[in-house]
Amino acid sequence: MNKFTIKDIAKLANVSTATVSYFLNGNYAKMSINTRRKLADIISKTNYVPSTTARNLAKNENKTIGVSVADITNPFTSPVISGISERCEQYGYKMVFTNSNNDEHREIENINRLRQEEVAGLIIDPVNPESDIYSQLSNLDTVIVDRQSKRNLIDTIVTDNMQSVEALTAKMVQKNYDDLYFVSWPLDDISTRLHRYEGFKRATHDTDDHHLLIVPYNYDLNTDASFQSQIADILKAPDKKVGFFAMNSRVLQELLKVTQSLSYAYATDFGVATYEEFEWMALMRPGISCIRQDSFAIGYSAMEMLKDKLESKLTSEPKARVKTIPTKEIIRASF
Amino acid sequence: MNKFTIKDIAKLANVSTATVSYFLNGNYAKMSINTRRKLADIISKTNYVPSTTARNLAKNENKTIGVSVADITNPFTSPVISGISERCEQYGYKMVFTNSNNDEHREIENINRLRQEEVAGLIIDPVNPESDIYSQLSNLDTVIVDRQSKRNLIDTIVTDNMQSVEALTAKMVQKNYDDLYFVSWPLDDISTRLHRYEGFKRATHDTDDHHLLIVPYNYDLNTDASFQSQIADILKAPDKKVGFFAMNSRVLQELLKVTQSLSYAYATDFGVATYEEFEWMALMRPGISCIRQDSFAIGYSAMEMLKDKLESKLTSEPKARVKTIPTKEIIRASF
DNA sequence: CTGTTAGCGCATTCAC
DNA sequence: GTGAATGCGCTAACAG
Repeated sequence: MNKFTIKDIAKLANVSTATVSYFLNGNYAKMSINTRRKLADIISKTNYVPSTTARNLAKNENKTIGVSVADITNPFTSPVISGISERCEQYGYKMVFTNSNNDEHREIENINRLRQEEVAGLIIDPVNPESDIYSQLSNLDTVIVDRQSKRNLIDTIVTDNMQSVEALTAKMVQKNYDDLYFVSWPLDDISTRLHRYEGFKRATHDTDDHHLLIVPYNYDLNTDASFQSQIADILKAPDKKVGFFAMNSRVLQELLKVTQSLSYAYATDFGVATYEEFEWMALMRPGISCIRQDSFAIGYSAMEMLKDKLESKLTSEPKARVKTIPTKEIIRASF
Repeated sequence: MNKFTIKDIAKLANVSTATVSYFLNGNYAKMSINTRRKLADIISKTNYVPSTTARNLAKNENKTIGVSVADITNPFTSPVISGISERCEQYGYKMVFTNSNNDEHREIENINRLRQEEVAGLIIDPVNPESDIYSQLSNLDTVIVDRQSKRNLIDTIVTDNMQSVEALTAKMVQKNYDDLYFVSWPLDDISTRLHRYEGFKRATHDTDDHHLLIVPYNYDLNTDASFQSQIADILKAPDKKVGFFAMNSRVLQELLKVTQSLSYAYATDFGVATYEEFEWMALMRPGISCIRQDSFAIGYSAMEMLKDKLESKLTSEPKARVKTIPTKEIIRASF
C-alpha cells in the first residue's frame, strides 16, 4: 500500500540508506542534528513507513504471534481473544488469527500454517490437546488455553473447573435434592468437561455415571428424542426433588429447551445451575445460579506468559506449568 | 521456528537454489524427474518450509488481510469474524486481527498499524466511519462492514436495518398500542441506529423524537436513575397500552433489567421486540420477537468482495457499492 | 533441464 | 557523521 522505500528517502535527503536506517531505529548518535531534522521532515512529508516484511527478514525476527481457537462462535472465545489482543497491542505484537470450527483436522492445518508463517509464538485454544500435532510443538514458544492435555507438555492457562463446580454443587446438595444430574456434551476425554464432572461427583459422592446426562452435539429436539425422554422420565417422578448442573451455557440452553417443551419450569419443578455466566441468566425469572469465569484474564495471562517465554531467550524447554484463573460463584434463585 | 533455508536444501540435493525454488513453486517442467523426486524426498525428510517473509519480500506481494473490529465483545462480532476467517482460509489468505474496543482513537491506530504491516487489503467494522482516517483509505483494497459512512467512499456490507424494523414495528402497530417507543443507545450519528430508528418512525408515523428513549452507554441502574424513571413514568399510566422496540440485544437487556426492577413483566404489562436474535430469546417466557441478522454472511461477503477487488487488479478506485444482507423476522409472544 | 545472478527493502558492520 | 558493501531467504530472468 506504500511505494516509498528507504532508498527514495535517502535520495531525497542526500544521505545514504544506512543513515536513514539509523534514523528509523532511533540511533541518533550517529548523525548530525541537521540530517536528523531533514530526515524527520522528509519522512513525515512523504508518509513513508518502513516495510515490516523487509525488516523482519533483515533482523530475522518477527513480532507476531499466531492464535488458533477451537470455535469462535463459542461465547467463551471472544473475551479470550480480547485479552490476547489487548496484551498484544501493549507488547507491540500483532496477531494472526485462525478458527478451527471444532474440527480437529482443521486445527492441525491451522497450526501448521501458522508455524510456516514464521510467527514468533503460538497461543492455542485446542479442539483436541491430545492430538499428535501438540507433541511437535515446543514449550519455548507456545501456550495453550482452556483445555489441557494429560501429557502436560506445554504451559496451559485454565479456569478453576473442578473446585468451583464442587463448591456450587455442594450448595445444591445442601438443599436436599433426591437426585442431582450432571448434564454435558459428550465428555470425549476433554479436560474441562472431565474436571467439571469430577467436581460434581466429589460433591454428590457419586461413584458411577448413573447421574450423567449427555446432550448430543447439535441437538435437535425434533429429530432426536432420546435426551428428551430421559429428562421426561426423571421429571415425571412426582415424589422426587431433582436438580441439574449444566456443563456450560449452551448445554443449559438445550436443557431448558427440553424442559420447556415438556412444560416443566425450573426452580419450581426442578433446580438448576450452570458453569459459565451470561447476562441473560440474570434476566431469566428466576435468575440462574452459575459460575462466572474470567475468560478475558485467560487470554490476557496467556499472552503475558508467552511474551515472557519468547523474550527470556531460553534454549531448553522449561517444564510445563498450569496456571488456574479463579472463578466467581453467582447465587440466584434457580435452585 | 525453522532453521533450514533454501540453500541447505540445494546443497543437500546438489542442485542450485533456483531449482529448489522452481520445485517449491510447482514449476516441475524445469527439472528432471530425478531431481524432482530427490527434492521431494529431502524436503519431506528435513521438514523444510520456505520462509513466507522472504517470499513476500521477493514477490512483493502479501496474501494477508487486516481486520479491525469495533468491539469483539459485541456478540454481533464473532459470527462476522467467523465468516471472514472461513473465506480467508478458502482463498489462501491469512488474517491479522485487531480490536478497537469501541475507541475511535484506537481504531485509527489499528488501521494505521495494519497498513504499515503491508497487508494486501482491509476489512473494517468501524467505530466511526466518518473519521478522517477513512478518507485516506482506498476503495481498491478495503471493505467496510456494518456501519456505513454518509460519504460512501468505500464498499460496505450492511444488514437490512430500515425495512426490517419498519416491517416488525408495523406488526406492533397493528396490535393497537397507544404508545410505541424506540429504545436505543445514543444515536451518535451511527448509521445502523439511525436506519433502525428511521424504520421505526416510518411504521409509527412519528414525526418528532418524543418516542425515542436513550439508554446511556454502560448503563448502571444504581448510579443513574434517569432512564429508569422515564420508563417508570411511561409504565405507570394505567389505561395505556405501551410497547418498546429495542435497537439491539444489549439495549433490550438494559430495558428488561429496568422493567424488572420496577416489577413489570413484558407481554403482560407492555409489549417488546428487538433487533438481533440470540438463543436465550427463545428461552425466555414468553419468547421474544426479534429480527435475526446473518452476521456470518456479512463477514463472508466482505471477504468475497475484498478478494474480487484485490485480484482484479484495478487501477482506479471503483465507485463504492453498498450490499445489503437480508434479515429474518422471528415472531414470538412478547407483544 | 540446470546454474548464475541480480534484486526485494532493510539492518549492520567496517571503512573513510 | 557518513557511505559502500554485504546478507537476510527467496524469486525470476537470463544464460548455458
